[in-house]
Amino acid sequence: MYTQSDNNHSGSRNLGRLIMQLRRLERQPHSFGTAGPLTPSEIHTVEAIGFEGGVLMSELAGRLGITKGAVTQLIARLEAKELVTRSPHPNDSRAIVISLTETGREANAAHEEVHRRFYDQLRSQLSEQEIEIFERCIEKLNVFLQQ
Amino acid sequence: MYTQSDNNHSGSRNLGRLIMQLRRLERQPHSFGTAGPLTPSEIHTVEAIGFEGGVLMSELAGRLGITKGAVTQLIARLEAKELVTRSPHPNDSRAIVISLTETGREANAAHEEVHRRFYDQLRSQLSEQEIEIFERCIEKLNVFLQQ
DNA sequence: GCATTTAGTATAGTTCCTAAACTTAATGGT
DNA sequence: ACCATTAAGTTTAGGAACTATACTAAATGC
Repeated sequence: MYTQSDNNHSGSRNLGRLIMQLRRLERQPHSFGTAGPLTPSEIHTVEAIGFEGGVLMSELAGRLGITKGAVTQLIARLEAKELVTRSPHPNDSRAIVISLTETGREANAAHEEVHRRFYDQLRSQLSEQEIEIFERCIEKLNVFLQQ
Repeated sequence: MYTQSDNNHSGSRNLGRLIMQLRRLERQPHSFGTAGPLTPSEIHTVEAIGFEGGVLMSELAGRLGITKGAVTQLIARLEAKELVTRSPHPNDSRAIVISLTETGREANAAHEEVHRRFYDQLRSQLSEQEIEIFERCIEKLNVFLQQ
């Protein structure tokens, strides 16, 4: 028999352990598609650009929650690895439009596939109702963390 | 009406967004207790040492999932900030026993309190059953990420 | 037209980590 | 008792991933 407080602590501890595991994962580079090994920041940037592409540098900074300067550095690395292309904006000559190359789109697809498989694996062990509740909890967490 | 595949994608996207938010959080220093601002790595190290203390450097490396060299550097910073103390091991003169100082224990308590409050806030918006399911999901995620 | 805002870059510095080469101490045969 | 091996911790060089600050150049708004 658990008390309210026991539950509380073990739940909080598990969440802490999850964060520790994510910190560990978010340090190791991985290969996606035909591109070489990509650091977590690099693949997240590719993810934030997306298949459609046509993203501005400052928009990317907003999506990733980092400064414009950091984006400049990341895009420079990704351009050197030939995963993204810079092109001038048609109306605003200050702006730069970022898009994925074919290799970049491959990497993005491979990364999405990893996520999808991971999520499927989780879903396979849960009932419809449990999945629904879990996703609602994740949404609530997102709202809490937004501020 | 959702299809299975729609659900899947939105769930996976929400999880991705959560990770993005955690990445952002895990960059900003915060103050805990009477200690000055602590970086995420520093407070996680304090957390890993714990109230009881008496942890070896290599044990700490294992708990945090980082190398011994990284721990040496972290502990040096925390010692300078007077949050931890090094003391010789009674039986093994190679080993060093790490413990929290009073300030370190205060910081740890304040950090735990933040976690507890955050978790309470989440719990207040969920039913008993939802909490139970959510915690089970977190545990499953931990198992998946373990490998 | 001129001040202000906005897009992006450059650069220096910090944090946080790894890898590799070390020192020193313990341990396990032989 | 001796020596190889293992284990605990440190050191150093370097890379990744940021921030902050100061900048250039183009757009916008009175």
